[in-house]
Amino acid sequence: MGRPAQISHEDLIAAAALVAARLGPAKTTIAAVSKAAGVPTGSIYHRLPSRDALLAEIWLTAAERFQAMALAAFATANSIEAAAEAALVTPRFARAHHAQAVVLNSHRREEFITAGAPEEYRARAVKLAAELREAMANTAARLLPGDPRGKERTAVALIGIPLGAVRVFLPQAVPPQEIDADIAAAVRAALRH
Amino acid sequence: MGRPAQISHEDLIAAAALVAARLGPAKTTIAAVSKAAGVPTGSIYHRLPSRDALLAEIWLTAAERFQAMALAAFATANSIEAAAEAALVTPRFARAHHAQAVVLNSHRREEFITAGAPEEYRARAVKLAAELREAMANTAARLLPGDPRGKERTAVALIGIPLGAVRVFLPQAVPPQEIDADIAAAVRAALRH
DNA sequence: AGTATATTAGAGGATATATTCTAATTAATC
DNA sequence: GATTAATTAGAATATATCCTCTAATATACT
Repeated sequence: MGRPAQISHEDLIAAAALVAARLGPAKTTIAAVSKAAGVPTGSIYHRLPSRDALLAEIWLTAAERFQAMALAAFATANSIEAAAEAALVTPRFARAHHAQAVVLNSHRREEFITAGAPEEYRARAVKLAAELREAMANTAARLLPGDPRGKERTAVALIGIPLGAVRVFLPQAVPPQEIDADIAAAVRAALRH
Repeated sequence: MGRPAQISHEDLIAAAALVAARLGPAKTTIAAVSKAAGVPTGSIYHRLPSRDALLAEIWLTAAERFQAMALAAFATANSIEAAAEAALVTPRFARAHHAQAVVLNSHRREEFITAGAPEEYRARAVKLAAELREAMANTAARLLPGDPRGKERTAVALIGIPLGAVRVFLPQAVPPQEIDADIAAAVRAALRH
């Protein structure tokens, strides 16, 4: 019933993510997104209440996708060797979802989840952060039991190191396959030394 | 001669960097900087031609400072062990110059060096990039001679890994001393494995 | 003291962009 | 085929903020 939309919600957000990856959140204007997606500005407001909501949706869509992969990988990290393998979700995600990786990696969360974003969106961001914190605590307890710096070291190893490694290549290029071995070696060393 | 300025150029840029670190480049408005620095908007335009120039100056001041430290450190990296020590400039800079580290670490260069920035500023950015590229090539030739992936691995080890490690703590906190050992171990492994 | 000059001071115009609003379109349902 | 509902379509308005402009002010030099 009713006229069919000429673009799906997912495709609209994907187009917006591409704009955000290319131009950054500041230049991700309604006009720019509407042009990139090939829909009039009014159609965007038909689906989303505001620009702040659009920016939040871009970031949350990317973050939820990445976090689903990351938490699944971390759950399997029962040894330092397995953790080194799990850390490779980050370069793999960057290769599979370049624009979303740039959104997550090259900008601060606060530039997408702004003070003006509707509460619903802010709540999703809070939930994501809490889930990640919990997963990191569990992983740290398994990998480095008894180490008072366990959480900190696990975060540096499983998140910081792979993030920094892919950032050398983003946003212009895609991280080459070969760095995976470098990342794995670095993660092992950071957890084991 | 003439009325004395109530804030130096350096202090103005430092105040602006603090705003940028806190709110991001998009919300680093002339009004916000003028309020933070305690000077009227007209005074800012008396010194800088435009907002684009101000944003560029914020980034360039931070980048030039960091790069001076980094290139000096990399020049001493004649062994993998020395390189692991050199990589610690990144956490040290983050501790000594928190706001500038956040500017460099948590945002893309393009959000500060915009298309509208005066040519003079763009030229400084180009020069910085060229100097860094050259220093990395030299360092790679010393550390990993004959390795076809030498430049890539050196960049990941000396830039990517420490950058990612400090990013776990920025912008809210300062990276703790203790992660230096984790970074050094990771850098050694990335270069040596 | 008087003059020249650099800077402060902040109100006002110009511009960019978010948002709203009315009408036109298109498909499913009766 | 008429009706209804969802969406397109884009012009018009509101708002934010950059930048300009005129006047006032404070120091150094003569």
